[in-house]
Amino acid sequence: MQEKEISQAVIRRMPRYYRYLGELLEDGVERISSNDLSRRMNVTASQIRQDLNNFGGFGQQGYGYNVKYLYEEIGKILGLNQQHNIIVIGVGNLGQALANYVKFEKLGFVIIGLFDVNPALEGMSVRGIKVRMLDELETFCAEHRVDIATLTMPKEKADAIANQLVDLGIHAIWNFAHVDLKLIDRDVVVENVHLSDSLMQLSYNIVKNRSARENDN
Amino acid sequence: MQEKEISQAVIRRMPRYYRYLGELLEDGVERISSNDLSRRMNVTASQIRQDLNNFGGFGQQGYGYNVKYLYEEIGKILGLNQQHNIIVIGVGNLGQALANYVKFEKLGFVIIGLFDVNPALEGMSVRGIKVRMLDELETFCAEHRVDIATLTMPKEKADAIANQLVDLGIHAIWNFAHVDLKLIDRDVVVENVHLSDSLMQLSYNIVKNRSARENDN
DNA sequence: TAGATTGTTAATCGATTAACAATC
DNA sequence: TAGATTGTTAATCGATTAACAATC
Repeated sequence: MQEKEISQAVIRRMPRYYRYLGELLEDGVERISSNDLSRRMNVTASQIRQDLNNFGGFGQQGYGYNVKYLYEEIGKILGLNQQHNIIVIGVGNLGQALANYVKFEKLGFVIIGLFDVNPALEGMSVRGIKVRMLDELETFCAEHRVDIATLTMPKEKADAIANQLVDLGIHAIWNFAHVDLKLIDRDVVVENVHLSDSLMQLSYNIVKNRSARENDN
Repeated sequence: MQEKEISQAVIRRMPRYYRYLGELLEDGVERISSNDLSRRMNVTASQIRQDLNNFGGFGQQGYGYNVKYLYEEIGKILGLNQQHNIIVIGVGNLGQALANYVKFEKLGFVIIGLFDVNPALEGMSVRGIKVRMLDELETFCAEHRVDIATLTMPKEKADAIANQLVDLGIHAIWNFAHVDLKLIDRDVVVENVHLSDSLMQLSYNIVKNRSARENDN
């Protein structure tokens, strides 16, 4: 039974709802209407109701949404009710930064392994997580459930390792390498974080904003 | 004279074109048709031509696009023909990782200052860039042109510092703090990198993919 | 019950794709 | 010239917004 596909545009907005609801929850707010939330989040109330109704009716007419309930439901939708074991391939600065980022654990994302090819890193630990050499990857994957592999190594090696990871049974890649992974006909979901792309988009907007400012004078 | 607004959807795709053209250039490819490029990039040729024609006609009928020329033109569109001076506020793991990331410099993004509130970091340097205490920010901004401020500090402090930065004349923020900055009526462009949002989107797709796989059996 | 607010259908808007005349 | 491929207009598709009946 094929459920209707929900667009990634909607999915991209869900973590933001989750964040705002989490804040409301912390502030002790019990209920919220789509209208109230829309004002806080700077989106239309209509969009909020449409988005949520992709997943079912979480609200109640005349009342609005129960903050705690909605927060938990969105958490479930996003898969935050289960633990995701993560390994990081490439223990450079970024890899270490991610390994040190404890906030992820609260969301259920737990880093269980760090891998690199650099022998100088062997024996080192980051936040209690041992750095292993890449040739131990196969054994490690056999012995542990790995849900997500994070790629923070140079882009030249990314394709080969990504394919190896899929061979080892990993179905999700969080890719920080600055390439589009070539994973042809492979059963894997990929989420890209391209920091320089983000910087370039910012740069475009800087130039545009700057010339708008100059035209104002 | 108001030029027609180009949608952020288009802008988001430009860095990717830039990347592919850079690769073609490295491979010594001289010309490319929208059709060839579309096959490589997995987008429609129509979209490529539409996107590019937002900025002008870079191609030639019967020939296609000159790779080098188009690469450079997109670079200009993205503002990569000028230097962007960056400061980083928050020299934790992520801040240090960004400071160490030399690739940005090739694109014209140069980190010129690092700031933190932690006295333990005072006197430290990352890749030759001195870590300064946050109270030196005002003097620093008076003495240097700062184009972009990167926020890699805890989210609690982000709003206050962001507003201070705008007061000091900064018009662009690259925000890694996990909040939507409250910058009401301020002349500033913001680019958010919300790593946990990205992870949650991945997580959603993992769960979806997993259940699709199970249904196949 | 009256007022509030959802869930959902319909209308609008914008983005993507298709088609083709222009032209190299 | 004939073939190729752009630039651009028109058609389609999808996403967002508006409207309102259902209902708490």
